[in-house]
Amino acid sequence: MLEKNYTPKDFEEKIYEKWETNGDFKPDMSSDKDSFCVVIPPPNVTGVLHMGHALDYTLQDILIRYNRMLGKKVLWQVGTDHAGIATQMVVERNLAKDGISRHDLGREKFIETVWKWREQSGGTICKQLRRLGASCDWSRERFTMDEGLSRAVRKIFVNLYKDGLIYKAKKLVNWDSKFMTAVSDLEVIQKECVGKMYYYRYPIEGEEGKYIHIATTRPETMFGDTAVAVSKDNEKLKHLIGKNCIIPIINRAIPIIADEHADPEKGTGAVKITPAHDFNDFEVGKRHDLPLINVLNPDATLNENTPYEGITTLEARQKTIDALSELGLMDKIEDHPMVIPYGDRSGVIIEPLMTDQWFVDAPVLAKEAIRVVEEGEMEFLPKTYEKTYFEWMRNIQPWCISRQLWWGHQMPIWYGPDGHIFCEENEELAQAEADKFYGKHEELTRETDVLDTWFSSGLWAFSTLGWPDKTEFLDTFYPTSVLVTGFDIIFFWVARMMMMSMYMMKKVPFKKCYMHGLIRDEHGHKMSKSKNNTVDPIETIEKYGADALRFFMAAMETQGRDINMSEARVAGYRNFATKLWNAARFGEMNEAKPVADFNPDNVSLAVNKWIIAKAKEATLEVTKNLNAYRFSDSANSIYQFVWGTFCDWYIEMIKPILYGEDETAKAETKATFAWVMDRILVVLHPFMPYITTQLWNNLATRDVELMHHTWPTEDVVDNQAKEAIDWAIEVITVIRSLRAEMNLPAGAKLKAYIKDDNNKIAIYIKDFANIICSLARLETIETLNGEITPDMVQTVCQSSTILLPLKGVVDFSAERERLQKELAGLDKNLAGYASKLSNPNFVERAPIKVVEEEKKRQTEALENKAKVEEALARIANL
RNA sequence: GGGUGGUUAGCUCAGUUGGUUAGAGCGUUACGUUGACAUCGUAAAGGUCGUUGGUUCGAGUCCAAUACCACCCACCA
Repeated sequence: MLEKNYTPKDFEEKIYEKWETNGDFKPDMSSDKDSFCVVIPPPNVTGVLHMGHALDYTLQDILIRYNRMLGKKVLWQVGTDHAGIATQMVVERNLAKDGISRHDLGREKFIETVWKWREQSGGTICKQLRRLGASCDWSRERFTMDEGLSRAVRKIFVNLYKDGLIYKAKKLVNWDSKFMTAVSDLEVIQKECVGKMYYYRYPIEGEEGKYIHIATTRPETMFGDTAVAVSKDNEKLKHLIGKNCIIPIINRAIPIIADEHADPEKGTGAVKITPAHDFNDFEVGKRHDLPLINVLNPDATLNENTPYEGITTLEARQKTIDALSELGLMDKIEDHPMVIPYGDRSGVIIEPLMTDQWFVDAPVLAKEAIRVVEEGEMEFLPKTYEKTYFEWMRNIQPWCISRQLWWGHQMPIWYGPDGHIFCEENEELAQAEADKFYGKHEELTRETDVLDTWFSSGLWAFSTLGWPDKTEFLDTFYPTSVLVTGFDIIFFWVARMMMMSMYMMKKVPFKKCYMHGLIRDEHGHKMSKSKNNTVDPIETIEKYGADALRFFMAAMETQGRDINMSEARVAGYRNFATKLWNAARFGEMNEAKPVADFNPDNVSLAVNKWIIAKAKEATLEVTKNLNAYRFSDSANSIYQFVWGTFCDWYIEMIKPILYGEDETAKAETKATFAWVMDRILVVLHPFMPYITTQLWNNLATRDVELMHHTWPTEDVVDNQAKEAIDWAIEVITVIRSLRAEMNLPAGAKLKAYIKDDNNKIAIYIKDFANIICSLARLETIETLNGEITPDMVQTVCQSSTILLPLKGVVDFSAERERLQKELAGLDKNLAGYASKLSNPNFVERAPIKVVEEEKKRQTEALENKAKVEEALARIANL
């Protein structure tokens, strides 16, 4: 017996546990069908589940469960990411609570601490993922830092290095002064703000009282200036080219050079060049062979090359301005809108800094990654993301992969005493190479830098399947089927996976890439902790059940759009689950049990034929939409069928049968009910795995777990079977409307008549009198024999006239008004039809089918108009 | 500066190749008889589909321009 109330908390976790212990999520390697594989976008090991995850994983689980039911070999490869900076940050913060810094521990101890910490709390997100119902194969869970994946990282690194695609270079890089590491371009957030533009002047060397005026947003970097640039086309200033000017305060002479970088229209037309601290200036410096003077320490304080050693850039800026003012060289300070780069994790200002770093030659790797998308080997869904991808890939810059962190993959690089580089997969190999190279044994030191987190996640699609070993899983599941992820990591992750996979595997990592949007709050604002508008998915699940949240995600997911979170809507889908629960209880109470040899194509009652046709139709809709990755359409198809068709109509229509005397009809109806209920559970299962499983197991003894049940693909919809009941539904609806409009008491049992010359209708009336009477609250309904009398309220339904005799209760003036309204509506439509049909262009150019339709509508409306006019005439004088 | 997406009912959103009277959920109003369900049922109100032009027999849907919103990318002193 099912409980009276639907309480998801009572069974969701139990069901999941059972699935997992039974190994239900493992791929059926014996299947002779295709393979289907999704690799999960690995959540940060430090993470907790947020709504974005809930969306991402729900969509994947729907696809996974659907394909599993199609009988394929299905693998959802799960795992977590070591998330270099993010994790190091969290652990450092924890240590800081005890007043310990990572330097107190030293590298080795610190890394140990991180591993320990990961063991304690790294499982949180995986537990939460289970709560959501994600059917991933936990027996294959991987971690980007585990031994196998680390081996993959080292191997591909060595390959890239030996192919010349990884190199070391001293370059200007984005420097994060909090974590004291380089970061990639993508990890820099440009924020708009109003800053200051400082105008001051440098004296011209040897020309008393002459100056060159410059404008800058960063006066404190002037100690690193090695030139001032002026455009050769700048009529006012070009005479200064070739002269020297003096940097005040430190009194160092620098040349005034000609360079197109200096736009005569901007600032003062003269721009100070600080090659070591600005990406533009660096290029200028290269063109003119200017020296680089670094003025910053790694912690973003000024260094010994300045008069302000040890103080921060902001403090130094003020001191510089003060000093310039004292010298009488300040001209003015203006507000200036500008963008300032911040570290996405650290939140501190990013400084361009000259350092030794390692780079991946992304422009070379991008070529293949672009080609396979151009040629359709990998397809973005929605397609618009292709453009974003191409745009970025075609303008890609070398990827800085070295990080001066401790937590991460230490690069497989060893240096000889003379700095010679040995890149091998392990120390023994490197040593052997070195011994060969030097002809004797030399001590090697290993590069301390670790790799950008995204380097290892870039290998995720094949490293998790066993690469570099040749494994059955790699053979079976690579290339994977589809990647489902948010557009926010298209560059970070998708692009890198494409490049790494094409380089190493020569095959795309996934055949399709489905990109979804962000989850926002209910008014469309981005969720963030600082705005305090986040919604915790686990809390939502506790309150409404995982199925409700999942269905919400599916129903709201339309391609290319963000989703606004709405608790009311989640509650609505919980109500949907309740509705289904109660429908199942209804079946249970009426002993509607699945019948083993039931043949849905062999039922005789019209309602049963009808619901079976509708169920098959809904199944086809869901299937079609899932195949097209149209999540909301597929969810809505099944929702509409369950609530709007099965519960609202079918259940109501079969009550007279179930409570009646006809045992044959009863038996067939019960069997049909059970068949449809099973069908619902099957088709709804990918969306709502818990409630469907719970009902599946409680309604009957089953041979097969619902999640392994075969998805119906052989349906043929009997369209004729739909027609009769669809007609009855329309009649019922019209009568209900009429009753409400006439304010007839709900309890009043009425007689109704239908006037129609069509024989088929006469048969329908006889066949469905029971159903119509029961649902429209009538005493009887029959064909009208004889004349329409003035005490009958009339309305039209398709070709029929429907009549309700209301002896003595008809308010004729109200009735006239109602009929007039009906008439006005008809006239409006008729005007539309007439104008179209009288237009020769329409009649000649529109397809015949459309014209015919229009004519039919016109004829019908004219007939109905006549009927309404008759009715009006009948009561004209009453 | 470049690019992308959005603008449809009070709110949040669907609307697949242009073709009935533009749909749903929530909210609102009225009424609730019945032995699955008040986490419910029935009925109803509510929209000149951002604006302006164009293409077409026909435009929410295609094209152009424009306004506003959101996001992404970009080295502008």
